[in-house]
Amino acid sequence: MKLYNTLTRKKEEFVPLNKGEVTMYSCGPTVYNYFHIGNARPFIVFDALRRYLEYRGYKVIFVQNFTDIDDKMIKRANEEGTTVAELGERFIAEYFADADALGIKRATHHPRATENIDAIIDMIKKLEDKGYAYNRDGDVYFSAKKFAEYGKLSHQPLDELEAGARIDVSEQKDDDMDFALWKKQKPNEPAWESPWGMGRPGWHIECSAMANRYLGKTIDIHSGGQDLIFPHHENEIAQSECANGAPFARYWLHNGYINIDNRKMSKSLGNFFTVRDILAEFEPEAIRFFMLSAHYRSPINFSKELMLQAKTGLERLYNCARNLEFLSKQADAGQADDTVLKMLATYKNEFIEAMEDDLNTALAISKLFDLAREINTMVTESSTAQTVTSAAQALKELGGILGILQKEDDNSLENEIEELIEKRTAARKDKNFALADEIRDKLKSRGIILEDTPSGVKWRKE
RNA sequence: GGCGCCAUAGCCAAGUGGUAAGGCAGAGGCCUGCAAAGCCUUUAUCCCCCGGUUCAAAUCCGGGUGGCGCCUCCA
Repeated sequence: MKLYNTLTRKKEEFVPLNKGEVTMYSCGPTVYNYFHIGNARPFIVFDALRRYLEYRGYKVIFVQNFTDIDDKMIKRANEEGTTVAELGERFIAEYFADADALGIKRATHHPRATENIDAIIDMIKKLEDKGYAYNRDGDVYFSAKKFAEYGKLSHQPLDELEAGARIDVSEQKDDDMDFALWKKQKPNEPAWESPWGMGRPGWHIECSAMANRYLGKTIDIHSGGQDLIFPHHENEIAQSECANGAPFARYWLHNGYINIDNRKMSKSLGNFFTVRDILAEFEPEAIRFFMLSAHYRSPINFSKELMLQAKTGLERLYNCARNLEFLSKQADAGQADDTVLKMLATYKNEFIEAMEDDLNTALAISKLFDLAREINTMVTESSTAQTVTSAAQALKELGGILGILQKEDDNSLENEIEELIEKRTAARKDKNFALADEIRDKLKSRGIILEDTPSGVKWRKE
């Protein structure tokens, strides 16, 4: 598989360090609020990558952290009159509620910063011992310039970075480029004991420490949003490589931004959407489908209208799947049709080919549409059960890589609906179309769509 | 100032040297008692503009125009 590596600015053939196994680290949320649609993109996109790698037979060890101690956490906890610990606990639970709903597979490990303070302190100590860090009265900083390769991910020359650096409130740093590894405790802030006194970790160090603890010195894939390239990921590289003396991540993947109605999402513009909000209006799979219908590195725009388009497109795929489900109930046993099997294999290969090319999910989805069209044409009432099942299986298998087409039909009202359908069928036989239409309209108003087919009546929920 | 990204039909979106995938919306047809779903046909003489390279460019190069991102804690 080819992946675009931010580090080299090239698409590269992906070869994991250890055969058959992939180690992946993705920067997770700061748990001070529900996550928003912009956060959801990397979660969904890299979940698809993980699923695909697993589909190809790799054992994927995937780590996604929770940042549960930082300035935003402290600020929010104070605003709400609660503790940072309680706040974190609450929004970690809310993260899982939304992420599970979106079909985002849980990571192998979900470490929290506050539960890895020891690893963080160890790493800072190591950096201090090696002369990369210095202590200023309980605040510990990393000397960016001591790391000769600083800037290699963002491809920024050091002096340019410096020229652009904002004026920092902290005057105790030796250099503008330096960043905090450990922050001295301020009044009423949570703090842990350390060799430098009571304090808490800086933001960047937690990812370095947790990646190291759970995945080792060198990991295969590190991913996150484009805005994390600098300084967060740049700093992670500096910390990890200086502490460990080994390359940190071999492939750096970054997803593009989401705009809302063509503008950057921000609270002040009032165009801020949490996933919780959107889930109230749209199916989780429609959100996935929307996210994956463009390439992960392209910027995308989010709007209700585009969600509606995504929803309708996904519906087309579901209609195909439902039709197969319907056919399978009445199909006769018999050998699977070779022509159909061949067709299925063709599109499966094309789908995989698309995914192999830097996770081109947009192309892959188009292959799903091609596949659905062929199935709709080739698989009919006269197909054997084996043919129908093979087709259904293909759709579900490929959809599963993207995390779509996994929904089972809800048949809870089945008996009542079937009864009405029988009544209507009888009415149609008597050419009493008025009654037949009345029943159909009645069901429609309850969200049940009827479809008359040559081999019986099919129904589905809207 | 530095480093980048993007510009393809009404909308979304692949394609990055060989003559424009796919979806949504629209139009026509087939099927249907009528629908729904599905299928077929149709919708960009052309890929922001101007030059250049080439037998050949949406795709490469140069120059514009327009939009956007990062440059210390925002996915």
